[in-house]
Amino acid sequence: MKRDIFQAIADPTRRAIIALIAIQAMTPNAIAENFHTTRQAVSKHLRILTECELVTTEQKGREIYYLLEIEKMKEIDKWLEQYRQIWETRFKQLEDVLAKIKKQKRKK
Amino acid sequence: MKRDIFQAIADPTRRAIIALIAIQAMTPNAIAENFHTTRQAVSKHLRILTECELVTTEQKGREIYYLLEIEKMKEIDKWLEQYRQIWETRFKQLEDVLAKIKKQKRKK
DNA sequence: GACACGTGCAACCGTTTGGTTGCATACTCT
DNA sequence: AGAGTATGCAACCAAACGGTTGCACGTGTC
Repeated sequence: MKRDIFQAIADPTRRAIIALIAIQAMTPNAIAENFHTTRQAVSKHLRILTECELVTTEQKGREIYYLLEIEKMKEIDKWLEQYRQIWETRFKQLEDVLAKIKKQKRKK
Repeated sequence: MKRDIFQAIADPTRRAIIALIAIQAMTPNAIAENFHTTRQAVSKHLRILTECELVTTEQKGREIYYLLEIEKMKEIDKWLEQYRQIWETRFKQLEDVLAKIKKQKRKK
C-alpha cells in the first residue's frame, strides 16, 4: 500500500486538492465542498496524500486542517531535472544552428 | 481510455522506459530486455506513452524505434511552476527573517 | 515462395483504484 | 449528560490497471 508521489499526483481530483490547500490550509469538509463527490471520497484522497507525506495535518479543536508540504513537491522537480537538462541542451544546439545560418547569410 | 501525462508517469516501469529512450531511441524488444516482464507488457506501456504523446515512433525496416518527445515533459514543468513559485517565496521570506535577526544582533 | 523475425492486438485474469454507504469516534455547545 | 458537528474507517462494488498467453500481420532473408 506504499504509494509514491507520482501515483499521488496521477489523479486529477488529488491535483485539484493540492491546488486548493496550496493557497491555504483547509478542513476535509471545506475541501469536499469544491467537488462533486462525497466527503468520504475526499477523505480517502487526503489519506493517500498524507501517506506519501505530501500533506500534513493540524488539529484545531474538532477540525483538522490539511496543509501542503511544499518541500515534497521538490521531489518531482528533482526528477524532472534530468530531462530539463536534455531540452535545454537541445535548445542550445538549435540556437547554435540558427546562429550559423545567420552568419552564412551575412557572408553573401 | 484517455490518459493524461500524469497518469503516464505514475507507473515506475513507464518512468524507467522514459529514462531509457531519453538517452537514445530504442525498439520495443531492446527496451523489454531491460525489464523482467514480457515484450507485450512493454508494448502496452509504449502504447500508453504514445497515446499521450510522450513518445513518437519511427519505422526503420521491420523495426520500430521509439523516441522521447521531450517537449511534452515541459507540461509537467509548467504544472510545477505554480508550486515552485510558492517554495521560492517561502525561501525568500526565510531569508528576510534571517537577515533581520542578523541585523538585530549587530545592534547589540 | 517459405521461413524467421519484430511488432501490435485481443482475450483473459488477479489486483488495485476511486467511489459509495453505514457506522464509530472525538470534540463542542447548551 | 445529550444533541449536533467533524472526521476517519470498514465493507462493498464497478471500473481500470498491469500482466500473461496466443495469434495475426508486415518485413526482411534464404
